[in-house]
Amino acid sequence: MKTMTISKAARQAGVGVETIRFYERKGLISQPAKPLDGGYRDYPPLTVERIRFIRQAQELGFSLREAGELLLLRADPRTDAAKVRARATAKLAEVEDKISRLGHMREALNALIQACPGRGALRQCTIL
Amino acid sequence: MKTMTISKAARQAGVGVETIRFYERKGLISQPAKPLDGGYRDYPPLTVERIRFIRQAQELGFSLREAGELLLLRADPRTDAAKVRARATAKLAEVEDKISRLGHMREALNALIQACPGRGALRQCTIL
DNA sequence: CTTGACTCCGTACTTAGGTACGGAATATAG
DNA sequence: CTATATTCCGTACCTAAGTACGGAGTCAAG
Repeated sequence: MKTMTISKAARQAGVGVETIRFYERKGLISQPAKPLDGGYRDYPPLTVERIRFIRQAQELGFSLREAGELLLLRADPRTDAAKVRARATAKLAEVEDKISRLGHMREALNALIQACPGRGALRQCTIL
Repeated sequence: MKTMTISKAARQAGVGVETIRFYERKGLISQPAKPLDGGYRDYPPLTVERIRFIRQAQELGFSLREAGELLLLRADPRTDAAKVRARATAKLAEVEDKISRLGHMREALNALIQACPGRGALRQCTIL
């Protein structure tokens, strides 16, 4: 199979090449080994998946650090399953809180749209 | 009524004094006029509300600029109601998208928690 | 076998969102 | 009235998350 170069990986993940290198420096993804016979690094599909996941998490209001924590929720033979479970539960609570508050914001926006006539007189079209 | 100084406003809004000044510089909130007879500025309750709203929006993944746009969804006699409505509708779509993706993340976390025994053997406790 | 595109790597620069500092003015408690 | 805390304002500094740059190596097409 042909090697997945960094620019292909970047394109597939929807980020720039420099962003991948930046994530490597931050330890969010591991840098593939350089082929012993020289040449370019080969990026595995899993790395692309991780990057996509990181972007998702960011758009949902998690920092890179937190995205990393979410990614750490995987079985490392060294880690106790109970610990993973606890972290997952904590993150779940965060996520549910965000969902609930976004729900309020959605209601506020809906109310605003109702109160705001499509055209004509100006009303109290306010979100606060 | 006693004047609401900047530090009281900050405390009520749950931010630092410097953050308020920063928001003023950015035009997210307006700086109350300095009393003509000298003394300190008096912060109205609405400003505190705006700051709280901004923080909410931020935690939900909106940038300061976007938070400002959300706050602009208010009837300015100069603005056409249809325009406000259109912007509100666009923001609503963003919010619903966030909710939906957080929903997926919640499911993923739930699945992870189920798959991850409270104690004992390590399984594939992975989020990807 | 050269030319153009891409990789690799280190370092520097940028933007967003604050946070800290310092000196002068003002307010408040005792 | 004085000591202490705040305000006010400008400027400087900080962290997170990239983004750009420059020079050397590599690869692929013609």
